[in-house]
Amino acid sequence: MKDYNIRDIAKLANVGVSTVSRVINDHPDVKKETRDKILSIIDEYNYIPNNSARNLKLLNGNHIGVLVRGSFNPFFSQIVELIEKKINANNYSMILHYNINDLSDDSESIIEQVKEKRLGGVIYLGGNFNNDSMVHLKSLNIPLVLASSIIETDSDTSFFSSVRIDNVQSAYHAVDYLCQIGHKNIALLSPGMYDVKNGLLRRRGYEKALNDHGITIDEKYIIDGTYTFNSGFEMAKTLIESNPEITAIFATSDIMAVGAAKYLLSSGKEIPEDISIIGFDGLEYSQFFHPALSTVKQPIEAIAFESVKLLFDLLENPENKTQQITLKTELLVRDSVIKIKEHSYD
Amino acid sequence: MKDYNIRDIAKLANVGVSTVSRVINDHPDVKKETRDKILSIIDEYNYIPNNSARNLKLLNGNHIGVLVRGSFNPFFSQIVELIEKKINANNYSMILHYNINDLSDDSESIIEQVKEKRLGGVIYLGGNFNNDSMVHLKSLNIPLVLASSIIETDSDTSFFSSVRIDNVQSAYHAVDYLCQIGHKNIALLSPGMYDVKNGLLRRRGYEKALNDHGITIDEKYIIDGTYTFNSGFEMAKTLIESNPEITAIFATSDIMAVGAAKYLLSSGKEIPEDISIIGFDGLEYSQFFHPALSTVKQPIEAIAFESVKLLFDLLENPENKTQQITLKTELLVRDSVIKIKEHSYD
DNA sequence: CTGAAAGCGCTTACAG
DNA sequence: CTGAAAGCGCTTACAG
Repeated sequence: MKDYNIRDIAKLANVGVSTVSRVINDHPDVKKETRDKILSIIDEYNYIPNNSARNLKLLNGNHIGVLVRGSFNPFFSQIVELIEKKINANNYSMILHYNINDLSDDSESIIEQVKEKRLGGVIYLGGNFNNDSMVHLKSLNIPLVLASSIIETDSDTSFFSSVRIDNVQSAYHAVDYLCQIGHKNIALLSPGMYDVKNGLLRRRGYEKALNDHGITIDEKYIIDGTYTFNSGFEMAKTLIESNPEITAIFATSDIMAVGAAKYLLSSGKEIPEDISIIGFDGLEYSQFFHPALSTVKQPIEAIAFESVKLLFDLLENPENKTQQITLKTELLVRDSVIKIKEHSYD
Repeated sequence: MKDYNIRDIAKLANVGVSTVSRVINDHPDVKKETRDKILSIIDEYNYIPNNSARNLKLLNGNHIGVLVRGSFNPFFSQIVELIEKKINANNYSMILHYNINDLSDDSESIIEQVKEKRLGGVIYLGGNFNNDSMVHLKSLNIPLVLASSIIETDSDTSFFSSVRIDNVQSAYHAVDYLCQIGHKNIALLSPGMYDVKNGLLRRRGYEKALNDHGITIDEKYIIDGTYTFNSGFEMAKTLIESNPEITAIFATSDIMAVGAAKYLLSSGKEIPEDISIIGFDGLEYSQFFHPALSTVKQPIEAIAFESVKLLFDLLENPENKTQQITLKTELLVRDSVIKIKEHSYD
């Protein structure tokens, strides 16, 4: 069955295409009778305008693209929900797109979406931007905010704003805290190739904290995995079985932390009495685990808020300078950590 | 800065537009030199074809739309990941779209996406389809599979296939089990308006099980909430504080179950010694809670598998009949349930 | 208030 | 192997 197009509808209604178009787009100057007639025909024939054709003509949508690297990351999900509210409050609408395909380049995908959807601006969550790929982004010439993205330190920041956290400092904070309450044998659950850069930065924070407390870094306390419950479980198992002297674990994600905690509890250990644990991200369910897991909370609200703010800054006044913002994380100390007992000192 | 279009590139390369188009689309019959030259120009000027224009011409994409009702539901997320793999294995690609806007009609959104993206078929996850809105879907004339959707019982199933679970039976199974191991005072955590239909069906299963065991249904053991940790927590609190005789809780989602379990543990109760608990969905983290929570596992893999299978059935042979499939859920008994002790009988 | 016509950026027979 | 031209379905000055 052939689809009806605007010409068919015009013919059926005995009017010109332009009039139909005006009705579709809610333009004011159409006689009520004409409008009603067209509307009823549209309804009767179940006509839906072809958006591709529409986009082709409509130069600027007031659409903001929110592009997310990776599939279903609860951390980003929360940010997206917050961002959408703010975008809508500004009378724009959000076009959400997940970049699931591992192969796709982050810059490429921005360009593609901008061209296809005629986006007025883009907020990109996550991803990896090296200087080579950024060149193409620059020529896009569109308000762009990168949030929680990996960006090379020497990149040309003249054409995008960014929001990030200090990964080194955040990890340092958690591990420093563990050291302060007497822990010395502290394990690190690190992401492997899956998130190399962030993993490296958080590891640096871990090492720095140990150093500052005069604790020697021991490679056997450091293990690579992925951001999954199971990986957390297995990493903890491997680590604890061969290094029973470990008294604390710092996991670079809450998901890993939950998996690790589950292993500990199932193997008869107590949290925090036997082993303290701190995760990363501040996901809601870390709080609903029992005992509630301590975590380095990423400032989700602020990330969302600042991203939108920076974007509209650029959007409303193209003369404005881009800004690179670093937000603070917060160490949430909950029920999964405890000061180490004197007799545990080795 | 003006974007380059295909004509600009053609001019720059001293060729016709058609040749550029051929290169972009990897058509074979272009001389290597010509191709290389065009490719280098494309690269140099950072040209990206406009997808809207492309879609306008390309009649059928081999794209399958996977549309998801609601925002970030971990249950659907898993299904989507599985579906994507299978779609790709069939040499189609998936276009994922979340229908976040509460106001949007499920049928409308399918139609819109099909027209805009020229989808070859659609799998819709969740949502609510009444007979009125379905009329429009019928005239779309496209392979369509509704998975885990609410559909009126008397709807015309001639133009779509569907995959669902038996909500009544699934809930019955869980509650019947609790009765069999001696529980009598069983609470129900039900979704409120947020998911009325499924809530009603699961409640029916709950009531049927109690009836079959000669247990009187007590309205004060039934409470409405939403699918959130917090709601689960609060519902359990309200319920247990005023009805301490409750020995088991059936939650209509794992998220609620985790929240409820957290309340119980934090208030000093033991699971399952004091209170047994069963959730619904089979989400991964129900297993990583401690104790591991029992749950009614939805057949995620089968839902994904069957959805894709039904779709390609329709796609590859339009003469094929549509099918309505009901899949079995599985009660996973884990560490959160226990047989009630004799002395607890009232 | 309305319509004919141009054009958005692409693809694809068709003709060479 | 390549190019000129038609056309995909829409919007929007422009002219009435």
